[in-house]
Amino acid sequence: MNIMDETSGKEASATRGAYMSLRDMILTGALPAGEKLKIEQLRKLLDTGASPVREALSLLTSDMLVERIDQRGFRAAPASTENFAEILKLRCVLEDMALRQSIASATPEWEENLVLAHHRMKQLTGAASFEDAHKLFHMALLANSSSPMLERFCSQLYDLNIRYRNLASSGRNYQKRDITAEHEEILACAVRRDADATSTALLSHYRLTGAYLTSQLVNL
Amino acid sequence: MNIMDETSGKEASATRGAYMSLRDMILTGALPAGEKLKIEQLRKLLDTGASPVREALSLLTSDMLVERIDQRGFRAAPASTENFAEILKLRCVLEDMALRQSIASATPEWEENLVLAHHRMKQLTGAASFEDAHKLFHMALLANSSSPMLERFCSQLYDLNIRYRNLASSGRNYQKRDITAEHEEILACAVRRDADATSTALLSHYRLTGAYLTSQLVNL
DNA sequence: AAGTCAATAAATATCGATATTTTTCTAGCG
DNA sequence: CGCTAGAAAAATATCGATATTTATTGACTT
Repeated sequence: MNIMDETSGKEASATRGAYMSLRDMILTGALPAGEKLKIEQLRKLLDTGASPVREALSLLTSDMLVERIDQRGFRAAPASTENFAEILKLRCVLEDMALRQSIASATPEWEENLVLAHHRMKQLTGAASFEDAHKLFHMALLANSSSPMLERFCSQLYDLNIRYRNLASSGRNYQKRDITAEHEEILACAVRRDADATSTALLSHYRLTGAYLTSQLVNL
Repeated sequence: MNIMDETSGKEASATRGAYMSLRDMILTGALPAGEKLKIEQLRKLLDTGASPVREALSLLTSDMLVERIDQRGFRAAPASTENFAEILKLRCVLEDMALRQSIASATPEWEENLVLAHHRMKQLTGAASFEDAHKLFHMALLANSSSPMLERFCSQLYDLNIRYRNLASSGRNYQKRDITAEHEEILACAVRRDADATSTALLSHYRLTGAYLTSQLVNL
């Protein structure tokens, strides 16, 4: 479902609030992979009714963050190195596709939004807000693909990837890569409308992160 | 979510019943694309409570058959030629990928299940049961990809395609293609483990159908 | 007339209470 | 002792009623 992009804050429905909270808790690992998600328990935790919780969980099913088994409730989607490998592979294929379509029909607005997203990302240092900006930058790359479903898949997979990043980051979070430079490179290639180069840079960015994360995921 | 594969019949939960019925109604066009789906109305139609209906609709969101707008209910996913084109394109990419992975690690069981699925499909003539067998055959091709998410995507897209097939079939359903022969060809190539040939045959099968359907979809 | 605002109607969202189903526990049996 | 049947506990699923929100209508201004 992915509501993240709505005008933030505001008074939203209880379901939406529950959806956002639960989504966040699963992505950050506050609700561990595979964990049974009991309605009553979550209801108290989020201080809301059972209906919103239940509906939020149903919705999270779309994002592959929650599994539902008829008549026996919900659980946080399990995590495994195989699953992570699958996500990485799919992301590479789908983002490559979306990226190329985006560049193929590039427009000034697309380019400007991309530059803007990159700029905003550079400004932000606080972990939480950087995460959001980082996603926005990556989605801005794909935003011109004229393929809403494809973008939705990419967005879903992006989130699933973040989840693994969080699951892995229990160990020391040291990486000797220069992420900032990688982003600059991606942006530069995109602005110059070089699909091959952008794709190479982007996939390399993902694969390097993927390899690193895989090495940290021994405990799965 | 896609529960279709569960052991059929049986006493299921009300939610599951509603899910199946609504899914069917959307796929067949009984609930037209874009239509507002009012809880009360469906509740009476399915003779069940509001909660199961609501939950079923939330679940159908995963399958991209229903859209949900916070605080103003649900509607059947809209249909358009653009959307259909998108589905076709994604199917070709994803099924190609799944198929190749399937063949790359082919096993006797996979092959046997495939042959079986094909045989069953040939037996069946009744429209409804043929549809099911047809899907099972196509999914059997991909069943060995070792990539559950990929298979899920393919399954979803397959269903969305069926929906367009039904939307299009208002016109006379005449096609001068020999579908049976196309299936034989796909099966033969797969059994001989020729990934390139199978992929070519499969994608051609899809693209031919796609072109035909597109021509019928003028009224969208 | 076009536009606005309030009142009404309709629909959605949510709650609290039960009915059902699954899981856990335990005592009796082989 | 391990196993199974059945009771008790826990959790899920569902209902019916109500609170909120959105959509509609129509009178009133300019």
